[in-house]
Amino acid sequence: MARQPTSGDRPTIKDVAASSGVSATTVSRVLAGNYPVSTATRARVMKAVRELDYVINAQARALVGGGTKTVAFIVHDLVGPSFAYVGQGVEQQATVEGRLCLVCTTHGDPERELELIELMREQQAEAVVLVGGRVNSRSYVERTTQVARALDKAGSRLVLCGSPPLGSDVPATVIEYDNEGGAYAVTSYLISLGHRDIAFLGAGEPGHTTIDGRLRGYERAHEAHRLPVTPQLGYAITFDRESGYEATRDLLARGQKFTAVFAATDVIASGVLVALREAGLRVPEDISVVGYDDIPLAKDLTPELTTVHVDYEELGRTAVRYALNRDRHAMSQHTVIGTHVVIRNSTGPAPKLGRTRSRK
Amino acid sequence: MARQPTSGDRPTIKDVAASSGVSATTVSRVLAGNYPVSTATRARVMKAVRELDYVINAQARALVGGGTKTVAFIVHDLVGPSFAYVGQGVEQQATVEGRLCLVCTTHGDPERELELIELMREQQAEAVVLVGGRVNSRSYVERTTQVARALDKAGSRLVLCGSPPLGSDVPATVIEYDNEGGAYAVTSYLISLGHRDIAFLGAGEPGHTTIDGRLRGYERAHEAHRLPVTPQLGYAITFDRESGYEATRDLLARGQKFTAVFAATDVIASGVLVALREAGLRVPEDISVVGYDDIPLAKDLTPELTTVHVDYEELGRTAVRYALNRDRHAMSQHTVIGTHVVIRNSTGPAPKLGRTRSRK
DNA sequence: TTGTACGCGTTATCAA
DNA sequence: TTGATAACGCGTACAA
Repeated sequence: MARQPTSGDRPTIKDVAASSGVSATTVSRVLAGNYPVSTATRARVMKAVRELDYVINAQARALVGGGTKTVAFIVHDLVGPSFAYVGQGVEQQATVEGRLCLVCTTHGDPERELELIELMREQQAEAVVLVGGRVNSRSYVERTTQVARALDKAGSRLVLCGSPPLGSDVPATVIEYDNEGGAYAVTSYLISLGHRDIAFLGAGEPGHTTIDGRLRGYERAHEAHRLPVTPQLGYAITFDRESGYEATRDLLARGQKFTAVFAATDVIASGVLVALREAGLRVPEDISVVGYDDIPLAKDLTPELTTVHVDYEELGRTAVRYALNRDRHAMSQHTVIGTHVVIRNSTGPAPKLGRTRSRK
Repeated sequence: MARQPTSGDRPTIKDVAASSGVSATTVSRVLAGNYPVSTATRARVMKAVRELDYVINAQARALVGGGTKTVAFIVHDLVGPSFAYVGQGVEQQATVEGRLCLVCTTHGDPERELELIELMREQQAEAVVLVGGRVNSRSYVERTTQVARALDKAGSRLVLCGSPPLGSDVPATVIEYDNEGGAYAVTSYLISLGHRDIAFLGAGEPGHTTIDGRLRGYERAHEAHRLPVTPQLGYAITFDRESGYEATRDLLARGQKFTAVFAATDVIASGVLVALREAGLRVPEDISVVGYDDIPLAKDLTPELTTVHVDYEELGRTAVRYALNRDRHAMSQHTVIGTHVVIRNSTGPAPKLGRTRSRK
């Protein structure tokens, strides 16, 4: 008779075998459905499975089958709206491809990131997706290159999602979106509206690939239109709403002349709008404001925000798709996803005359 | 001499053992640090580990050690702001407790949810966290009770995070927040401002535990103040911004009299504000609006939204903490996290006189 | 169609 | 302080 498994430890394939009077091998075959099994035994086995409430042990299967089917998702944090969308895309595609999705957060700590990648190598994750821009220090690039090689040797794949390649000889899959192109387009749009003094809020964290790209687009648009970039209008801030607010107040307090603000993210733009409103300035009549990312917030702001759309969910999906279905011989892959300007109500023609701005 | 592992398959503990001239057991002890090992051998082993770039095989360890340390996080989707915060909390606490975090999305499909729970049982997840309210159908409760029992037998734990218990005899950990209390408080606040006709937007999906709780609080506040609830002011809608917009337009078109709107979520409130603005109504002078959740969006709206604060991140953290550190003999656990009203600028005294509202 | 024997990579037990 | 051996739960040759 079947041994009744004691509470707390799960029934194994042997319990099922004993309970149904066949060998463990047969049970395995019934469950996998790979081999021919007589209808009668199949029924008996399935009955035992149900009675014992048996489920397979994923660890054991992974051990013999060579690795769990897992995709790891390593990100700053989950609550940044764009990160959440990338995560959504990663999880979605992982599910489509029959993989599970592990998620880890670094809170911006590079050490932690390396630890996590190591952990994922232990876990045999098929792909390790690193999300977000990075600060491009030499040591970071070197160390990440190292782990990329280690992962590669173990049959796993490092994926850079939203940051540029580490080098052409580094085994990694890179899915970027066009930071520079989007920034160029939206800046050009402002210039076409007659704006000449455009503040750029987000020059902080020098070497940060995302901000650098956007700044480059901003500068390139100026060059293309033979306009000078006013250094005083570049503002080093962090990624949050408050710093957008503070930076704008500061800009106004310094009496800096500008008719438009390019906020490096929509979240920053949110703070900018508040500061402008408090100063009694109308958007877009007095000042135009643009953001970047086109997260849902952009539509909820007053006025609705002109911004650069990035399909973050697609970014995540593509990252996983490419990483799992790549040509095994290709050392590195590199894909850039397009961006486009979404015009809403926070932008308008530059005011004709300079006016002295008054604080509230 | 050590065998050089061929590219593609990782070195095992045996490779390290061979390379350093000791037994696999010794290597294991060096790595675990549990047993005394001579300094000399330890050094040799570590050298081999570095040279071979060896990392342990998590699957194999799990097989012998009895399960991987994993927490599963099952949620509607990752991009809902409140869900993302819960996820953040879950991941955070899982990390603190030395567990990895698996994440899966159901997109609202109960079948998928059951599949995923089953999958997590295979994975030996220590805790399976179900996030969000549920539609309380009989069959759903029955089936979920079943899987809770199955998980329990396997030494795992089902956690309901943000929905009420399934029953006192169901082995599960429940962490709720006080939907009803928050709704009661914010409705009372509106009543105290003189509002008598308060629309409730979000009565949709009958049986949805979250909405039901909030509706109950809304009704109880009316009862407590001996005010009638006007059925025409209850509106069945979905959770998104658009339905808040449509419902408000509809309410206005029907000429329904109301001086305040209780939107069941902040996102719905966002749509409400747009509709009111388009109709030429001022907030809060003509109409007061409150939301629920206090997601970051609430501060970004114009005017800033009065709403009910829920600490979603803490909710996620608590869920994991309780599930992992519970009394092994306690069948069910139940905790309710408090909520509180955050007063911002979308609420004010009820207008003295009824006025005919004009569409734009 | 079914069963036996072995191995996956690791740790625990026992012996030396 | 170290090593040989068994065991974890499953899949797969190979044999029957």
